[in-house]
Amino acid sequence: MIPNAYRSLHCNAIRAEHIGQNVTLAGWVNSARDHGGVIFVDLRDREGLTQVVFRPEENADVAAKSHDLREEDVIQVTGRVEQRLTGTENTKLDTGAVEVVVTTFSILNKADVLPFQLDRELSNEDMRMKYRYLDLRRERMNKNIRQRHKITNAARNYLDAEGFIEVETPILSNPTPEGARDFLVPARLSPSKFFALPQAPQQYKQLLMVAGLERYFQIARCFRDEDLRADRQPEFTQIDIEASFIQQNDIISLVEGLLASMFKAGQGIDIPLPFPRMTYQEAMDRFGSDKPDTRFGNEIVDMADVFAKSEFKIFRTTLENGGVVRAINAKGFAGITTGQMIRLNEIAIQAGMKVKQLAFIKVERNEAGVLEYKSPLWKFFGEEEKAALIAKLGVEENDIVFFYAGTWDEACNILGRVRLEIAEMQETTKGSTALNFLWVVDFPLLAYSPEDQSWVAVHHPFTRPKAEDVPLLDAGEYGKVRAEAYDVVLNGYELGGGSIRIHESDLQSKMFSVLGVTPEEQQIKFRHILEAFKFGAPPHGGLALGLDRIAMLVAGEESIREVIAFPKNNKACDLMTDSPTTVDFKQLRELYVQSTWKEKKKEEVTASGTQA
RNA sequence: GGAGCGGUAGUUCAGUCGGUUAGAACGCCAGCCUGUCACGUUGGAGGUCGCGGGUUCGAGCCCCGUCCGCUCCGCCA
Repeated sequence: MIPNAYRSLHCNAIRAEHIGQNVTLAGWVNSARDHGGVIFVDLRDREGLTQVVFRPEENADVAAKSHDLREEDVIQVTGRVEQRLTGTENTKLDTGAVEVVVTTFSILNKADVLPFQLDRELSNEDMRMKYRYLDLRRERMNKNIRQRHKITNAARNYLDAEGFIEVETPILSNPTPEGARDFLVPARLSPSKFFALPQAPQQYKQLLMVAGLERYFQIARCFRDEDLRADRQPEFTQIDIEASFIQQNDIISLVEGLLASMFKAGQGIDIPLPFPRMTYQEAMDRFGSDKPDTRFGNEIVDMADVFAKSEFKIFRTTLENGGVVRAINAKGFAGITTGQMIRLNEIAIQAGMKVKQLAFIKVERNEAGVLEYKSPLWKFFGEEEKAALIAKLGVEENDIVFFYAGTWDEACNILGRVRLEIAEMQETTKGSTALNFLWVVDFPLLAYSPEDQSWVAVHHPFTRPKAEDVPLLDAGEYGKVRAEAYDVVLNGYELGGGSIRIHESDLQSKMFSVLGVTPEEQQIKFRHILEAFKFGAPPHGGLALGLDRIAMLVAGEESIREVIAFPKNNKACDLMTDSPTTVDFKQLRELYVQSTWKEKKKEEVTASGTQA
């Protein structure tokens, strides 16, 4: 760091070679150890700690004044670097061989007692959020924020080196008909009209391809007005990428290199490339999820061949009616508690299980030393079935097998969820440093939404159908059409996703029609895209990475709030600034906006019965 | 919209079966202490047990309601 008016060195810079020199440091009092005579202060700045010593024999006035120092006071000290007395070196500090004997110092700003101690973890999240600036002063948070900068910087450098150009796209843009709920902004100069904050720069980046930019990226803030989670905030950051004259493999290689550069910058590790790839179908079949956590096994196994001719009627008829019978062997989990079993069944029901309990087989050795298969259904199986089942699932002592019979969708959902919960219960990934990257490819283009009674885009409406599946699209077999879409997954988290896009106006228009957007609506909402594609749009595609999630995983954190300087809480509020807030009537009047919200009054609720 | 967990000193937590004056650690304040580094040591202050109601002779503990925080489901193209 360049010396400046307040300091000649930072607090992690002084070494043995500085002994004898005069230095000036500035920072916070990390701790003050007052021995009545001599006083030690660990002076902290963002780079580290230096021990400074106040000695009465050096300067009695200065030493006397130092008795008043309290933690987190901001001070500036000038003194002489000395070697520490033999035996008092501190090997825990980079600067632990030396100390600064203070000749003069000044208190730049006295600190009140903090609402919490910075050297201890605190669990009270509202307190952390209310005093976020203090929370961020703690070493762990400080490290997270700086690490995030490093990986963002690495991403910029990598993309720049690959010829990508960073372009800012509008924050004030149009509402999107599909997808998440929009944040709306009233447009004062166009009364009764609204902007929306972008959920993603999707259309703009495609139009930049039509503009001939060829390679675009943006560290883009995106906004979605949906409920929050540990890995979801209403505003979040994407590394948004789009390129022309590229195909899926090009994007995949590019993004693998990009992620490698980010993990190198953040963790100093080299992640092995290329990442494994898996089709959507395989991911669902084996893991019941389109973002499988492959750090552990317990995969879903199809049991159709074992039970096709089973005496056990439920399994056989399910198969005969086109359903599936699938199982998970939870290795070593026969010791499952009653409470855990109840919990698993609750999760299965929540995931759509039609029956009350998952069928299971628990394998334990009894007192006589004989293996016992404890199960409500074991007695229904024939000897051949039992042998085939044991062989196929690799069943051993202390395993417990869970079955589900029903539709393919149900089996994926239920067993996928159960698989994750079992891993949670067994603490399978606790303390793991594994980084299991993979690509999930060949996503379906469309999915039927029973709620809307229409087909919806699985990725988004600009996604290109696979060329060989276009006949299926023409034939109206929408559920069978695969997309040129891909997701990159790490340890069960979706890091990002993208697709090759439609670049032909007529195909795009057809896609909108399939999604139930009438030609009139297409002209109103998407005229700019449909027109642009007529004026020489190059083939193009791209991807967006969730920067917050990547930063979270690099930092080993379990919530993206730990890598966002000023995040929102569960209810999308900022407890520090108390945002969002009410606004003046005058401000609303300028915008021609009036709230229809009314506070629910207790009297109305309770009195409604008696008044009637 | 739904489910679960939590809310006790400034902070992190304990609080047994409902029973005396609600405890500990750290922090804070004051004194002592010239080589500590989680300094030590002596003493002290600090509580609307989230809030409201109920049961009870008696509630931090049981019941009902409510608020706040977190996690998950729904939702998130």
